[in-house]
Amino acid sequence: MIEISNAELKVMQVLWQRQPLSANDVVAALADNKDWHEKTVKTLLNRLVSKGALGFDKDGRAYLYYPLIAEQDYQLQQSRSFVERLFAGRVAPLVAGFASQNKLNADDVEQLKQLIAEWEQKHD
Amino acid sequence: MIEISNAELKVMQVLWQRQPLSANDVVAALADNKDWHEKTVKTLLNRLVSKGALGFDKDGRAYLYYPLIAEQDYQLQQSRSFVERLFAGRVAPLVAGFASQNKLNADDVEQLKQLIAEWEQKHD
DNA sequence: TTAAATGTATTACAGGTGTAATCAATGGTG
DNA sequence: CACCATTGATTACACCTGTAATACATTTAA
Repeated sequence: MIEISNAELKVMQVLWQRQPLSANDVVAALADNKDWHEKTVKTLLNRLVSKGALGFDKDGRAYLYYPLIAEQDYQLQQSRSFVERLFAGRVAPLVAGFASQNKLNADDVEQLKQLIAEWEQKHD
Repeated sequence: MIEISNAELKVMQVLWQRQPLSANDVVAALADNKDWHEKTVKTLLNRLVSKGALGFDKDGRAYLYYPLIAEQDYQLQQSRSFVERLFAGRVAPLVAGFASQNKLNADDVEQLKQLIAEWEQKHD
């Protein structure tokens, strides 16, 4: 399993949105969000390539980077391991925590109801 | 915010279950679960004390350790930062991922329905 | 054609982490 | 009382991470 650090994740998220991008494009995309030096971003790109999370094609002497793993896959894998670690694999207690802190809004509730409806349909 | 590493978390979880415990009790409690050397567990206990996550009372020359932070607080703080990082703060997409992988069981769904009912009552 | 600029690759370096081993103090045993 | 066993404290060490700086190669501008 490829491990992506916090800082690296920011880079991946840029490339999950638009792809492929040159290093400079990524630097530009991160500029308003994170206050990183250009060199820092390039280090992160390099590490992500080493880890197999990014690939690239050459465009002259510049590289055009693109993700090798899908955001959904990554989210799912991370969610599962997080919920496993903290909640013994059960997702409901996590949601309960959000509810207890009033971190659920109408949209969330609507989506959850929808998910439940689908689940119930499948499990008649 | 106190940062607890993965390995440290295993130790905290033992002490969230039973408290206070001596170092040896913690070692014993972890024995079936993790294959750690006794010295490793003691290092983790030490680091957790340094971080302010554990306190202890002296019992002769041994220590009796106990958590200084509540499991619920930790779970909540971690859940919020996780969901923030990966899902822009929205919990529903995380649940959707579980649903899509058939990782929801009847209990989960029951609990979620309960949470939704409570939410709707409060937001009439 | 040579120097400047630019892009990637390599190196840096402190702090955290996993995983212990060694040190030092002290209480129990012969 | 002398020594050993046990307990916490200190040290070890390699790898990861955040955050760059420096080196190297190559394109381009003068």
